[in-house]
Amino acid sequence: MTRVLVIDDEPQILRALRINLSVRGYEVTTASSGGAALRAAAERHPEVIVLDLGLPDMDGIEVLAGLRGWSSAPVIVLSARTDSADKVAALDAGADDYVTKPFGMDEFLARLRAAVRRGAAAPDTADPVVVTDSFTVDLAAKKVTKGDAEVHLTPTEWGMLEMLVRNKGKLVGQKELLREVWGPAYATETHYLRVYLAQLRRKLEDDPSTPRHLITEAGMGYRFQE
Amino acid sequence: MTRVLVIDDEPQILRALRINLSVRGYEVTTASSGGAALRAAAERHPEVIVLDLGLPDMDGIEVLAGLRGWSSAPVIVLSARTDSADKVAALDAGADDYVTKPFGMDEFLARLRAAVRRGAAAPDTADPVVVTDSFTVDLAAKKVTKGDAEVHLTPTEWGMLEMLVRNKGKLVGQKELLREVWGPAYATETHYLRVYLAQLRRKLEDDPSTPRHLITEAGMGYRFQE
DNA sequence: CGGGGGCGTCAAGATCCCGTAAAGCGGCCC
DNA sequence: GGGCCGCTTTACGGGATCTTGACGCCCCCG
Repeated sequence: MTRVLVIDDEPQILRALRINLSVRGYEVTTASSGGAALRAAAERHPEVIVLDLGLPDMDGIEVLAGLRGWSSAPVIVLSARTDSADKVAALDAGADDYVTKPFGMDEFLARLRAAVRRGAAAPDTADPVVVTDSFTVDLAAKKVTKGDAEVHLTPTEWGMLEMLVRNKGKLVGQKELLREVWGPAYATETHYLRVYLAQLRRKLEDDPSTPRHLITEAGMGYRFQE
Repeated sequence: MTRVLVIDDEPQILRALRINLSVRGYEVTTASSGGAALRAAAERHPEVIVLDLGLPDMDGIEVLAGLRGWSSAPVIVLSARTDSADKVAALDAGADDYVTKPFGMDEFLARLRAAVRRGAAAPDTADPVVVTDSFTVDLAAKKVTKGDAEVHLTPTEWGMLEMLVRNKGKLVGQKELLREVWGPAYATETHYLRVYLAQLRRKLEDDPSTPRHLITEAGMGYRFQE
């Protein structure tokens, strides 16, 4: 669910955008003044921002500058002004796109999608890798390394490890694990857990008999610790 | 010095852009056909691409798709068409901006700066040519070489190889592969994978029976390793 | 002190998955 | 119309993986 922050002071535009975006599965927050916009952006961390330049309390360019101080979320500027000077000013102040009113909803939505797509690609450079002192888990590549050798895991082993690592630090109940990895029908086959946990420890822990990262909490479940 | 690739078939526009961009310190490469454009993009690694949709040899959208296969450089589309449908199509095909002709040079340059700025945040690490010790894959030219001889691949073989190489190092699930290459309806025909993987290995691996680059992870999927 | 529940370990059989070869089939080009 | 090419389908041996049962340990509790 993509979070969008819409900043505009005209109620009818706000309403039209809110409806159109909500229908398409966006999570919409709105603000009708510059100050409220900056507060909302700080609170909600929207993935994309739609900014109307004609605000009552402050210049749109100032809002943009305020956002760019700490956020790199893509900003699409809306404006009634078609002056090329205005466009240049907004784009150079950090806007990612500039749409003049009145605008077609189809085109606007396409530009929004483009902005979101690009925004999503940017901070993606770092793989979600989890490191411990005895092994490394790459959740995106589904790869596990110990020392510098790659460790081969079976689908079930990986399923358990993934579930535990995604909830690192937290306790994962036995039933949740079984439901996630084997399916709802196996919620009582706690024996499987013991077999596969042992297997994972043998493959990953330095000393499998005294596990330091794949911890069992007797009677409750298991926990992954970095 | 920012590298820009300008793709257009109208000499006067090409000339105008070349002059304007050069004066402002950009390093300009030009191409006047889709094929030349893809080659130039693969060679020069431009940081931003300006693409006119009206090309003589292929549809602009196809050029865009060809670029997006391996490059994440921002693309600004130029077009004489103002139809919202055209804009939507281009933006959804991976364009970052859409400027209709005739356009103001100031605005265009501002949009270019915005695109470059954003592109700089997401460094383009993707190399269209992937090399292993037994074969070479050129994602831009859709060509595979082994030793110094070109290897002929069927469309299906190429589809699989491309998908795997694009996700190099990562594990690609069987369903994802089938969906991408054969379509959503074939998500369970896992047998195809075995047949075609064997074929690819026979054509590419030095010792097809002990593959070193096209690895299978039993029960999960396949992985390409350099 | 004895019993029981929960846990870890091991190993063997059943099951599923993979690699390989080869044949059938349809489309395309000459 | 014939031949070639690529896609689909079948069959089967071998290997990887999952399941299952047996056993011993530890800790808590009666």
